[in-house]
Amino acid sequence: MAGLLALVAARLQPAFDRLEPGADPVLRPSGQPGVDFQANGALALAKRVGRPPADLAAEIVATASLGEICTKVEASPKGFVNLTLDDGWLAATLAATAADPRLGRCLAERSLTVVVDYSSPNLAKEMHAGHVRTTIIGDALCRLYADAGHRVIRENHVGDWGTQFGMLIEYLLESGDAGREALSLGDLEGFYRQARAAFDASEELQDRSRSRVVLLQSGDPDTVALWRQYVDLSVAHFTSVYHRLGVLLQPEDVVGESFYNDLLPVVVAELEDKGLLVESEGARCVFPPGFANREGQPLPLIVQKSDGGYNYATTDLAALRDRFGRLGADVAVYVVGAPQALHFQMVFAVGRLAGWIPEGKEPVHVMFGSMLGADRKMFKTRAGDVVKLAELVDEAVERAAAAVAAKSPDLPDGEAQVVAEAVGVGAVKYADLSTDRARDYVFDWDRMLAFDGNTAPYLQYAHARIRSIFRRAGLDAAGLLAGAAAPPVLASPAERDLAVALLDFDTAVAATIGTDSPHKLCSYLFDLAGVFTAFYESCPVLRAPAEVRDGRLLLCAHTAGVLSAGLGLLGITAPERM
RNA sequence: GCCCCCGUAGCUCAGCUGGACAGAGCGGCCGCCUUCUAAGCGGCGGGUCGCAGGUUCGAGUCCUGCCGGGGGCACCA
Repeated sequence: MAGLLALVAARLQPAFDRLEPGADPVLRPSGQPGVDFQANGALALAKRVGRPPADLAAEIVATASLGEICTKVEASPKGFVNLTLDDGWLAATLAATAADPRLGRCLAERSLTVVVDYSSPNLAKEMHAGHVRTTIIGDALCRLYADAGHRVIRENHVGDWGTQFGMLIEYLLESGDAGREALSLGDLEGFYRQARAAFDASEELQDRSRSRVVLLQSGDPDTVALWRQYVDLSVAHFTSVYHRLGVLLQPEDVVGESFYNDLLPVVVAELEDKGLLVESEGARCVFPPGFANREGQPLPLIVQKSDGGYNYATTDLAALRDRFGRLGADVAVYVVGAPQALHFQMVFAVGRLAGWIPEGKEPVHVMFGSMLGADRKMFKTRAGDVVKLAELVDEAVERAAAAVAAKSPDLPDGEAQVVAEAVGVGAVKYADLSTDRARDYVFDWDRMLAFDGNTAPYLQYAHARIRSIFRRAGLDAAGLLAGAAAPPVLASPAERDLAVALLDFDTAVAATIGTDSPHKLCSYLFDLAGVFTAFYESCPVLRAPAEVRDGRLLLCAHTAGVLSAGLGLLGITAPERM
């Protein structure tokens, strides 16, 4: 069940093919009153075919077999083809879409293996505001890909290797159970700070830490066991934060830097075999063409430092090779901030030179802008500290709880808490997802938790209002949808507008996935909610006469379904009541 | 110096990959609860789409050059 746009475009295609095989109808929603879609293809075709646009448009009107789907097809003097959909066809299409468990969302024509690298915190420290965007955007993309029928492999490329782990292991030994307890409570930050303080204060600890790193790198079993202990406790903490946030990542999705450790020499050796390696200033580098530094000199991607150590470029190359090789990725997605654009361009370029990216496959850097405070500077606390993610979520839920308590004092305590979690977490996520990810985004509690405007609470409220209708009537919305109800009578403009909006779901989701831009789905859902409230204001449902009541109930059930499914694709839950 | 991202209403942002008069929310002003959740809805006012060229039947959208903001550019990730 395709979206409305695709359905109509397909029906229009033969008329365009007659003029020029494969010509694009350029079908768009129309702003003209009483017109649903406009096909602009005739204007584009005019020059190529050597005929006036109006002429072509007239011919399209004459030859298009839009039969039962359009009630009016007109060519404008300028060459636009204006289409007005038939109410009966619209209603029948809506009924069919309502009965579809996917509510019209098409599956991808080809199921791909998509590896998504996101979140990727450093296990030495606690997750902070800097991890919010990658975690939220990455998770939404995973849900969208999976829903479209792709095979999604989540990879949480955590920092679990490096010199700081020598220090942490030594401190874990030194602090014994106390340290383990701090870690199991999730106070990674406190543990790290204490370890750091002890490290700075004691040369002896510094020495032990250094030799511990050597032991770790060389695979000493006892050291590895201690490291594993630290990592497990840390991952458990991260997992609890993910759970709280409603993020899909699980411990088994962790593929940390340590995982690639053994592959790093292999990566360098292969680069050498392929003749790509150049030694420069003591470091072993690859110089991909097209990159220059400040002085205009070729810019290297350093894969082995002059001290013999490897760096993040080496690890990223190993990961790239692993994803397209072992995992058989068709697409490797990196949900990483925009500042790393150059780094990934170079890694991808070297990956291609090395032949690790098969023909037709592609790595994609899904970049995003910085999260800024109200002062338009990097998001920090008043004291200038980074904001812990767990505390951010706490505050969101507290604020939401206060709002819920004020607006809906009758909700039972238990339910109020569940609603507050959904609203608070939803607000944070939606605020992040609802603007073009490439832009920097301004974090603002009041705006994201507002019940007006393009926010999660507004959409959740629209959804809850609909559920309330069914509760009141003692009806089951899901059953209504599945029950292949009779097509609604689209008696009023508000009903008709709602029907059209509902049938745009597939188009919106496809555009969202096609550009890795969750904000497009947000915009659609916001628009749908607006169209619904207009309907809700002007069309009584339960008190409506029998001949329109069932149709309106179906519209309601369908809308609730799209809102909750749409929010679900973004990783946001829609409570039954609020 | 080079490269990347951004520049649309007072503020925060959309603008569906070039289409017919540029939209929303907030803020301001006015109106709407004996009626399915007013956490809502309607109306009014508000824009040289950073600037200048260019391509095109048509440009907020594509190209070039400037201006402004942010970021990146050899051994931290």
